[in-house]
Amino acid sequence: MSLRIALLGLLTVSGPSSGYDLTKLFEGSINHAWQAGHSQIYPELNKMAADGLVTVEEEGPRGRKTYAITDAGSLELRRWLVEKEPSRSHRSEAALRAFLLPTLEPQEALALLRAEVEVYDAKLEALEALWRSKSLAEVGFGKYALDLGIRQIRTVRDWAADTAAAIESSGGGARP
Amino acid sequence: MSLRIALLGLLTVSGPSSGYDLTKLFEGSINHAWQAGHSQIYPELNKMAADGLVTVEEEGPRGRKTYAITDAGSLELRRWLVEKEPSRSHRSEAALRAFLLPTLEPQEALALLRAEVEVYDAKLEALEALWRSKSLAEVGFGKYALDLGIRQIRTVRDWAADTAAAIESSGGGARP
DNA sequence: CTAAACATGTAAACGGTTACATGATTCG
DNA sequence: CGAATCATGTAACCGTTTACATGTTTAG
Repeated sequence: MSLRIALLGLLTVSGPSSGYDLTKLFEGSINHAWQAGHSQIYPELNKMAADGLVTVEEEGPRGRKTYAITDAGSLELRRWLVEKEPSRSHRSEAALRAFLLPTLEPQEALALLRAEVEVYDAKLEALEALWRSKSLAEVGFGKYALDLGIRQIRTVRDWAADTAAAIESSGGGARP
Repeated sequence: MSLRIALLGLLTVSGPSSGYDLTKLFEGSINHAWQAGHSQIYPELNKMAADGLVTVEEEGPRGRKTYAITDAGSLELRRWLVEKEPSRSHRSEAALRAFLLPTLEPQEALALLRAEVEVYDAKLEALEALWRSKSLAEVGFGKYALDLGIRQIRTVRDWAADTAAAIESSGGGARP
């Protein structure tokens, strides 16, 4: 159900858009929160139109169909946000790897953690540049999600750095 | 593929176990990193046995089958951890909600955020109690994952609190 | 003319969730 | 004896990923 909600949100903020537009918007904005490719988006838009949540506003060149959100769609989005109990379960490979770390030799675990720190440092820099580059007004929509995304990446980065330090100081370092 | 890896990890640390045991272990340990029910675990164990990653060590009462990890299984786990490039994409409803927050009226957004802060506070307390209750030795396995889990929840909590404060101070508060 | 970008779709396979289904053993 | 717990499985459904498939328009 959440793909539908994400699409309703994008249509609310960006105005009438085609499936193609929405696929690009997905990549460029909501991507760190939710992922979907065009093969999922096109059929979903058709179903949403059948359910009356969006309408085909106009048909352009190359079979382009521009969808607009309906009142029923806006209501659905609002209901989901306000009334639906959020699902807080999350599945992350980072956490699974954290769990499995003690099955490795300390030196191997250290190497993995250090590599992760580097990757997350790079990600952090990219997101922080994005934060700085857009004027606050331009970010607007997506601002809260970007803030959360940056904080979450920093959290994993710091955890990896601290855990590496802890393993190192407890005998995982270089052998004499 | 990750369910398979999680099961290999549990078998490594807890020793030979039945599907039933593994289902319980899943709930009690790895649950905040990955979820799986018995209906997923039993067929997977059968497939893993067919692939030679685990063996049925003994058959007990009530049809109980005790599985043990094989050398091939250990190798598979190690390979996954060391050689496989981690997937860093994550899907969280919290992030999607953060993204959609600006489609609501400030007062509604505030109410949602405040409710979230309370829920995450409660979760934090539960996990921190778990952290304190187990001796470090007893936690052992799962220690790193628990640490990461606590940090991640604290991050979301703090984001929600800060965002609520920001919305409040910019006109979302009580009307005069 | 040709390559890139625009634009939409379908199908197979996979993984996860929920519900259904069954039966054995232990404890009070 | 009855309830709780132990113990294993299957089937239907849904959402996601990957691959296949097709055709148009624009820019160089």
